[in-house]
Amino acid sequence: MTLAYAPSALVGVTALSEVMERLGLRMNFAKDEEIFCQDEEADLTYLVVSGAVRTTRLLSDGRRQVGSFYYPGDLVGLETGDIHRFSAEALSDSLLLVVKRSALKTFAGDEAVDRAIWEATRRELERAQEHLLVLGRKTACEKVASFLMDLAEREGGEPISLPMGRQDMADYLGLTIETVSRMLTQLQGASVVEFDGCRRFRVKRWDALERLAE
Amino acid sequence: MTLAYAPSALVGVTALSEVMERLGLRMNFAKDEEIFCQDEEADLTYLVVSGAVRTTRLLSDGRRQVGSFYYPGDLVGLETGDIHRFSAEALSDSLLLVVKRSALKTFAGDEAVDRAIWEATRRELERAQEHLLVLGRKTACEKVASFLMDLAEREGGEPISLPMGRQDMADYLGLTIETVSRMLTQLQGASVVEFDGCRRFRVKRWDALERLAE
DNA sequence: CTTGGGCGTTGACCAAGGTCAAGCCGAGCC
DNA sequence: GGCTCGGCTTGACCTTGGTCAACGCCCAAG
Repeated sequence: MTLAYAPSALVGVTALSEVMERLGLRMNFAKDEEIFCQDEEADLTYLVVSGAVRTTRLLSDGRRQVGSFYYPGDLVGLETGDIHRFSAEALSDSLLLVVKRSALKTFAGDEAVDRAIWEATRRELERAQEHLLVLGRKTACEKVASFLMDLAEREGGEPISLPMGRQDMADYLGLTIETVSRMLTQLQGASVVEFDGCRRFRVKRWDALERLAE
Repeated sequence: MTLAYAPSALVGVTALSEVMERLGLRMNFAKDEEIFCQDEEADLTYLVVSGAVRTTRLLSDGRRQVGSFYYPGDLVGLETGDIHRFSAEALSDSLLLVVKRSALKTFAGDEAVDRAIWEATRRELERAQEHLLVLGRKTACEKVASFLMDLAEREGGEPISLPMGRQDMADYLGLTIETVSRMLTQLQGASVVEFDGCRRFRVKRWDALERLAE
């Protein structure tokens, strides 16, 4: 699967990407393979080259929250201090560039690298805060609609592909798969969106989708 | 009202606090007074000296999400790029140190200031991510219990005071005031916690509270 | 002391979304 | 083609938390 690079991500990341290309290791991960683990020490940083990644957090009884999804050009594993608060897994077979934080730190004088990391962290925070509003105050339908909007905005053109399954969407939105499925059916029934298989869709009525997403 | 300084916040902030003392303006805000506004340009940074602050985000129909609460020693207004994604208001009469970002930037060479801002942003991100799990996957009772735990951990000693009202708690936890109230009554009924008025409590059974918070 | 208003609590009822169970559909495999 | 398996959808029913309304409590103003 080839995903469009998110332009906003690339601007800040170019310098870092060069450094990582030089210092970093290319690593392949299979679908659902763990990239790093919740509560494990965090001394690596990852740049998604191809494929996609999700970060997840588990409650002791197995309930799961997906923190975020990462596409090519995105940095994963910044979101932490010394210990990862989330696990990360590949959504599909993925290629990542991996570099030790300590190696990056020797470039700390390099302002471009600093700024790139800073920018990536700031973006991460913004996305988390947007996500708070969705989880705290939106209805199931609004959650699903704003999720589809997000995806559509990230990818340039249609059709838009879903690199994640229903369970991942549900755990991202704080819902169950059944509810996600029902809302998708409902959005299709209202001709807001049209699915071609369950991993690919196009937006039929942008205004309606926008309004439903609140 | 006097709140305990959060030690972890002060460590990173001391250097910044000195700089802000020198460059910054002392400003008083009355209870519920707006400090900055959602969608307004962000060129100031704020350090809470006394009192407390909440950040909020509004949906067009008036639904509200509280992003976070800030106590003395905490930095407010970092959470953004150029535009504030949240508004901030004083929970009670508060004193803040205010400094222009541009003024701070002239200190960018000063590593201690840089690090302090970086640390504060990282902490902000961690709290947001913790909050995601609470909003997405916890029950009403667990939400309230973990909120009380958080407060108890932030303040050193008992009794613990709630600088915010029920509506603020509800909007922070993605609940209604009625549900918050019911859960508090329930926690008291189970002798997990004991209220003295509605703005002050002590924990009677830490183990139970911890278990309920998941 | 009395009054009134704001905030918090409680109760009865309701609905959004969760649970459980069955069925469907497409992809890989014989 | 026919089978099987896993992921998705659908339906019936139930639970959690929301809604609406009444009431209580505390404090400030008169």
